[in-house]
Amino acid sequence: MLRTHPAGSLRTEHAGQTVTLTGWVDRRRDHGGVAFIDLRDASGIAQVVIRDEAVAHPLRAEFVLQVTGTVNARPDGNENTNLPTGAIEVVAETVVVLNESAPLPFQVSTALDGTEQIGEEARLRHRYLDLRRPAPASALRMRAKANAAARRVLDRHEFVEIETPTLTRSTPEGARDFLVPARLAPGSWYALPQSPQLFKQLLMVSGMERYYQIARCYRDEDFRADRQPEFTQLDVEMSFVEQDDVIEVAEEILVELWRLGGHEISLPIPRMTFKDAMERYGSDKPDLRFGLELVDLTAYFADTTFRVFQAPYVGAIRFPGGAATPRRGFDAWQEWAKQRGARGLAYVTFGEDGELGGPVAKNLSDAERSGLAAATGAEPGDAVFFAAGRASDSRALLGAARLEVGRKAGLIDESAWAFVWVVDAPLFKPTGEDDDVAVGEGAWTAVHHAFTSPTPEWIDTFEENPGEALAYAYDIVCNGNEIGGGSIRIHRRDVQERVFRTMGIGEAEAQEKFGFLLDAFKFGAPPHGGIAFGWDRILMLLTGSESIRDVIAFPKSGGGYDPLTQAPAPITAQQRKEAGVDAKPAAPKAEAAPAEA
RNA sequence: GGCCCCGUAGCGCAGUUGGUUAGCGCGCCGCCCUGUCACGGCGGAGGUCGCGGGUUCAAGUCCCGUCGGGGUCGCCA
Repeated sequence: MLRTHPAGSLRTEHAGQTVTLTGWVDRRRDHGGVAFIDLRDASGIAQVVIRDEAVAHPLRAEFVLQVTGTVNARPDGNENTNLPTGAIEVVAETVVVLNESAPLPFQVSTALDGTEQIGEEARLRHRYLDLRRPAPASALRMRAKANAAARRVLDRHEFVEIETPTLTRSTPEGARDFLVPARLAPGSWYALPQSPQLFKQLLMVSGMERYYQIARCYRDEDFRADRQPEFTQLDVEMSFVEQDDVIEVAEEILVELWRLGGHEISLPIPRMTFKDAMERYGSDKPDLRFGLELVDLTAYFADTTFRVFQAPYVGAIRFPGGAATPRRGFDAWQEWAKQRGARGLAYVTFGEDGELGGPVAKNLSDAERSGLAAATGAEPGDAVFFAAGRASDSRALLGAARLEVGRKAGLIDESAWAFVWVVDAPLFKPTGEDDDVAVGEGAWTAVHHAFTSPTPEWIDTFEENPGEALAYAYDIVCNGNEIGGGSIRIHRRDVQERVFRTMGIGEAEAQEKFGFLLDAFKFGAPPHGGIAFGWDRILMLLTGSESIRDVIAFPKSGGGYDPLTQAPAPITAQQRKEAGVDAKPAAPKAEAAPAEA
C-alpha cells in the first residue's frame, strides 16, 4: 500500500505517530508560510499542514498526493468539530504529487456538500467527478450494502444465486424489447430480457427450488424520473410455496434493507385488497402515510338533478383547509385535471359559517347541500373535489388529487415509512379498457403476466367471469411507490392453456413465443412462485434520492443517451455489414405477425 | 407521441418597457499573506446569450421553427 492509514481514521490516539496518507486535495488554505490541505480519501478528510511554501504553493484542487508526516494534536482552540479528524492534523515532512488535476468542470469539494447546485447533465457527463462528492458516493455505498443485505437474508434461507442470459428471446411482458442482431444468423435477433421471468421458472422445473439474482433488465420504453432503459431487479423464485411463504421471505428482506437506513419495519406488513385500494385510495399503490380516503357519493347523488353527477360513479376527496384557496388556485386545479384527461374537477367550498361556495353548489338541491358536509366528512374551511363518470377513471383522478392535496395541505409525514401489500388483483383486464365502447368477451389481457395463477378459488372457473377472477399475486408498496411484485405461477399445462385461450393467444402463437417453457412444464413442474423487487426504486427511497439516476453508477439521461460515453453512437459500415442488420427477412408466412399484445 | 418548464462565462444564476460597454457569486490565472478550515487581500482572463430564420433604426429580451435537458400524461410493473 502507498499509505499506512486511511485519512479519515486518524484520531488523537494517533498523536506522535508518523503516518503516510494518500488522497485528493479537497481544499487548500495557503497563508504563505503555512498552508493547510484538506486531504480526502474514501474514508474521509484529514488536515495536512505544510510549512514549506514552495511545496504547498503549486498544489491545486484534486491533485493526488502522498503525504508522510507526524500526527499532532491541533493547537488549543484550533480544533474543527465539523470533522471526525478535527482534533488532529498531520504535519507534512514529505509531499509527493502522485498526479496533477486539470481545473474541474464543477467543484467536488466536500465543504460544498449540500450547498452547491450542479446541473444534472454536467454531473452525468463527468460522473466520475460527481461520484467524488459525498452524497452521490454514499448512495452507491448504500447500494452495495443493500445488495449484501439481500444476499445475507437469501443465503440464510438456502437460496441459490444463479445468472441467466442477457442475450435471449423476447419474454412476453408487454414492453418493447431491445434487440441485438445475430451475426451468425442474419435476419434473426436476440432480445435483451425484460426480466428473467421465464428462466427463473425453468430453474424451478430444474429442481433448484430457491433461486435469486440481482438481475439487469431492459425495456425500450419512454423515460421517467423513476425509470431507466436498463434497471435492476432483485429477482426471487421458490418452489412448493404459497403466497404467504413468498411474502414472509420478502418481508425479511425488507426489514434487513430498512435497517440499513435505521428504520425498523414492524411485521407483518398490513395487506389490502386491490379492490379496497382502488375504492379507498384510487390507486393500486396507495400512499398510506396519510388518511384522506375517497368518499363514494354514488348513492348520495342517485336522484340528483345535477347533470354532471348523473353518472355511474360519483366520488369525492376532501381538501382540508382548501376553502381558502383563491379562485386562481382552483383554476390551476382545473388545468391540472385536464392534463390528466379529465374534463375538469368540480369542487365545493365550506365556509367557516358552513355556507357552501363554488360553482357547483348552486346546482345542488337543498337536501344535497345540507347533507354534504356529513356525507363527505368536510369541516368548515374545507373544500371538496368531485369526480363523476366511469368508476375507474373517476377514482384514478381522485386518487391523483388525493396525493396532490396531501402534499399541498402538508398531510404527508416525510419521515414515515408506510408499507402495504396489495393483494387479490384482478387476473385479467379488458383490452382497450380506455375506450368508452364496451369490449366484447374474449378480449382480455393479463394484469401481471400470462403465467400468473388465478387464486385457488378461481382456478377452475376463471373463464366464466374473467373480469372478476382474482390473481394469485401481490405487490409491495411503500409510500405510494410500487417497490416489488410477484405471483404464484401456473404450473399446470391445462390451466396455462386455458389462460392463453382467455387472452386470445392461440396454440401456435403460444408455442412460437414461449414453447420452451410449455415444453418444460410437461416434465413435472413444481408449484412455484416468486417476487421481483425494483432495486433502483428501493435504493432511491432508502437514500432519499429524487431520481433513480442518483443510485445508478452511470445512468442514462433522456432519450436513452449516455452523456459520458455518448452512447448510442453510429456504427461503421463494416460493423453494419457484419452484424447483419440489413438482412432481408425470409418471405413472410401467410399467418402474418400476431397482433401486439 | 401530447402538454408544461428550462437553455446567458467552467459551474450556479440575474439581466427592467426591445436601447448603446451583458452583470453577480463560486471556480480559474498572477501576486501577496505563519493557524486556517466555504481563510483572507489586490489584480486579471474568460461570452457563437443552444442553433436557424423573422419583425425592428435597434433583439439576450418579441415572433416562428429546430435541437438539447427536466417534469408530466400516454406508454411501461
